[in-house]
Order: sequence, then structure tokens, then C-alpha cells
Amino acid sequence: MGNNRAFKALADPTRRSILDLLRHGEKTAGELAKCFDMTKPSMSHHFSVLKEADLITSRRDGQQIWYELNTTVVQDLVAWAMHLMGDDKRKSGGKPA
Amino acid sequence: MGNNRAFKALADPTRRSILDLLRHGEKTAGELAKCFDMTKPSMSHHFSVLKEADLITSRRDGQQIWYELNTTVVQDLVAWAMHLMGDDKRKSGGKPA
DNA sequence: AAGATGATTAGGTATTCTCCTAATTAAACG
DNA sequence: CGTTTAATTAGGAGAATACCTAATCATCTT
Repeated sequence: MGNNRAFKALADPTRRSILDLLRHGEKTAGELAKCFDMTKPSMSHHFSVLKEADLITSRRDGQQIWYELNTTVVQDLVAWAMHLMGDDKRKSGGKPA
Repeated sequence: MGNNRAFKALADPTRRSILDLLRHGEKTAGELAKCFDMTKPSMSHHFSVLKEADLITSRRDGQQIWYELNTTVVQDLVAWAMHLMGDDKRKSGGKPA
């Protein structure tokens, strides 16, 4: 059922805020870290959890690392929630076979 | 952002399975417990976490307690996920102020 | 190569989480 | 009432989580 790692990742409010900040486009680790009252190592840990869960992707550019939201896992989450609410075997439209 | 308790509640795979089982209608604590390789007290704890998060409601009928899925919080979750994916300031309809 | 900067990894601590067994509450029923 | 059945609450052990400081890695600049 969905991705356990993703649900675990979303259980922390700091990590959800990080995703929120990435909503409008990619940001560097430092930029993101500045938005929280937390040390950089702690933030780095959160980034790695989000990456493990495939909720973000990363890209190095020189000294900086840019993080970007990966919406495909978020879509899976929505699919699971919809399934829960009864959007099941009703004109699925998703995967014909 | 959304309900932290709900996200925390969803972080556990057993609890997500419980919600899945409640998808087709209410079930008693015992019925649900039978579906898992876990003691009743452990299951009871999971029920209480789901209740605290408003993901389920409960009703006593004699000796049994019936649990039912509450989809309103699930809807909030979907709303948050959609917001994340860019469904923002686009005919919001949510909170005019 | 040395120094500065951006970021991660290593290691440790305090808290939270998940599960268990034992004890308790609540209701049904003889 | 005492017993059985359904479920919860209490208490505790072990694993996982979320922070921190110190140390390391990677890159750029001089």
C-alpha cells in the first residue's frame, strides 16, 4: 500500500514545510536551512529522509546542492487517499490493463 | 499545515491497513484485530491513535465497539497534496480570507 | 596548496513509538 | 451476584526518531 517511506517522511512537520517551500521550484540546501530554527546537519538529515522517500531529487551545482520536489510520489499518496474514500473500481481511467 | 496528528497516524502501515479495512463500512474492534498478527491491546492502541487524529469515529453497541472511517480528514490530506502539486491560487474556493 | 564556504557524515542523547503482558472496565447472561 | 466475552488502560522493554556538536568532504578562490 503506497510507499511506507513516503508516509514516514511526511510524518514530520519540518519535512512537510520543506516540501511546501519547494512548491515554487528548486532551492539550495542552505536556502532551505535558513528558513528553519535548526542546525544545518539536522536539516541535511531531513533532506536525506525526503530523498530516500523519493519526495525530492537533488542536483549538485558547484558547492551547492539544489533540491527539487518530486510530485510523482505525492500523486501516489493522493491515489491512495482517493481509494480510501471510495474512488475504487468506479471508472478508474488510470490503468486500462 | 494540515493536521500533524493525522500525518503521524498515517505513518504506520498497520494503521493504514485498518483504514483500508474500514473502506467498505464499519467494523468492530475484534473483527479488525483478527486481521492482524498482533495482540488486542496493540490494536486498541492503534485505534486510539486513529481516533485522536479524527481518521475514525467509534460507537459502542453492547459489548462491542464499532469503528468507522471518517473521510473528512482524508479530504484535508488530499487538499494538502494537491496544494503541493501546484493547485494553488487557482480558483481556490477554500478560504476567501 | 591554503583558506573559506556549502553541505554531509559520525557519534551521542533524549524523546517518541510500537509492541508485549498483566490488570481493569463494560456489558451480557446464567 | 459470579462468569464469560469484548475491549481498554497501565506499565515496561527495545527500536526508531529528531535533535545537537564535532569532524569530514567537496568545491571554489587566491
